[in-house]
Amino acid sequence: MKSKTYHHGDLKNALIKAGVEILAKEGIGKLSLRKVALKAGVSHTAPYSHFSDKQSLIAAISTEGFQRLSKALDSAIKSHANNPKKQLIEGAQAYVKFALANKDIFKIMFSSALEKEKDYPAFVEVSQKAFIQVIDIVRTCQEANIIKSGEADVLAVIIWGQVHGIIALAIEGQISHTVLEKKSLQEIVTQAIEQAIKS
Amino acid sequence: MKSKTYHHGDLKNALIKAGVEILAKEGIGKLSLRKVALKAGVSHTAPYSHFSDKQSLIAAISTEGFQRLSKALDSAIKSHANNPKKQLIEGAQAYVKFALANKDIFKIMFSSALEKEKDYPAFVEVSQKAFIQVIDIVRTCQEANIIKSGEADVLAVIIWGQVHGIIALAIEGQISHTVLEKKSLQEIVTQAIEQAIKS
DNA sequence: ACCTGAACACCGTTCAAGT
DNA sequence: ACCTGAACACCGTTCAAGT
Repeated sequence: MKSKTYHHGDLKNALIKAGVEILAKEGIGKLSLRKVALKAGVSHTAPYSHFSDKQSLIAAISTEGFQRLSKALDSAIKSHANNPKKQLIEGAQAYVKFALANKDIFKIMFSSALEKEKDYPAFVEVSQKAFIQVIDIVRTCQEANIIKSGEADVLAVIIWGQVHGIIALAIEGQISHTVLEKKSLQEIVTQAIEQAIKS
Repeated sequence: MKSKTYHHGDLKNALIKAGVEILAKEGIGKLSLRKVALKAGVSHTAPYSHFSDKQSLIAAISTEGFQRLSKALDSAIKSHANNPKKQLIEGAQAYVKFALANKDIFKIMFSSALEKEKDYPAFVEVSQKAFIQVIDIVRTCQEANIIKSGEADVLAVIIWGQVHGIIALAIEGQISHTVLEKKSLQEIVTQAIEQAIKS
């Protein structure tokens, strides 16, 4: 797809790509600017031509993560255009699937920029986009009388938080084996959502 | 309360205490073994007499965090001995309160040991204890017919996950201002739980 | 405009040595 | 048993210099 014209050329994206790979293969603790530079075949100070500091590279990687997540949500929404309930359940499944397939990206997405989040407009934009997608699903469900009426954004936070929390606990290994032997993460999340729908 | 007999004596606890303070004052990014040692007034290699590596110190700090959280949950449970619904709601409030008052400890509790979690028995024990407290509240609510019957541990994961997720998103700054202007975190969490109770 | 190399401060960890 | 100091590898960041 992409022309490999870096070394000279598309270094910025090469660095992000290298970062994503290190995250996937070696985990969050091994991600360093120097290693990313090495992997891209440039000197260890070259990244500073494209990112002001390590935080800035992390912001770019997180942004990439949110883009993928947003795409997965979008695909779930479009695959079930006339079935709000299915949109909600499959959207949540897509969220679970993304998190489990990209554990370290998922972690960095929800644990880095923090206060300085606002310093990275691209990050803010795409993370808000994901949230809006969730709100839209909730709103559609409300219109279809599947979810009780009320402020959609507050309900969206509650539903999103529910899905997010179960996954976060699972990824950190906080959910006991005895529970996971009974039900898979996917099943637990689905059960949680069906409970939210019923009321 | 504690006799200040470290320098020589209770260095292990002094290091944990120093770590907690750095976490509270300077945040997760500034926590280093060398700084902890400096703060405790010992050489930068002294910690290795008590902790095998940085992970091990972090495990001890996390354990301390879970002890505090567990204590807060216990207090909420005991304050409302004959009112299961109140136990559930106040337990969740205690969770929120703890997280907001100890943001960086909360973060480190849910983002460090990971795979190697099992290497730290004290950590495993106290984190499981907290989970059991949640299960017990759920079970009590079931007996009082406030929560639908079913496997208490699975339901506990769902409820715990819900509370945890909303807080985690909030701490990472992922919840938009427009939502937080309408409702406080405390209110959102309460609304979430009441929704779970109703069904 | 983009990249390199030397330099500095800081970190985790090991090891031989001190008490 | 507990602690120190020197040493090593690795890291983020700055800066003067090269193309």
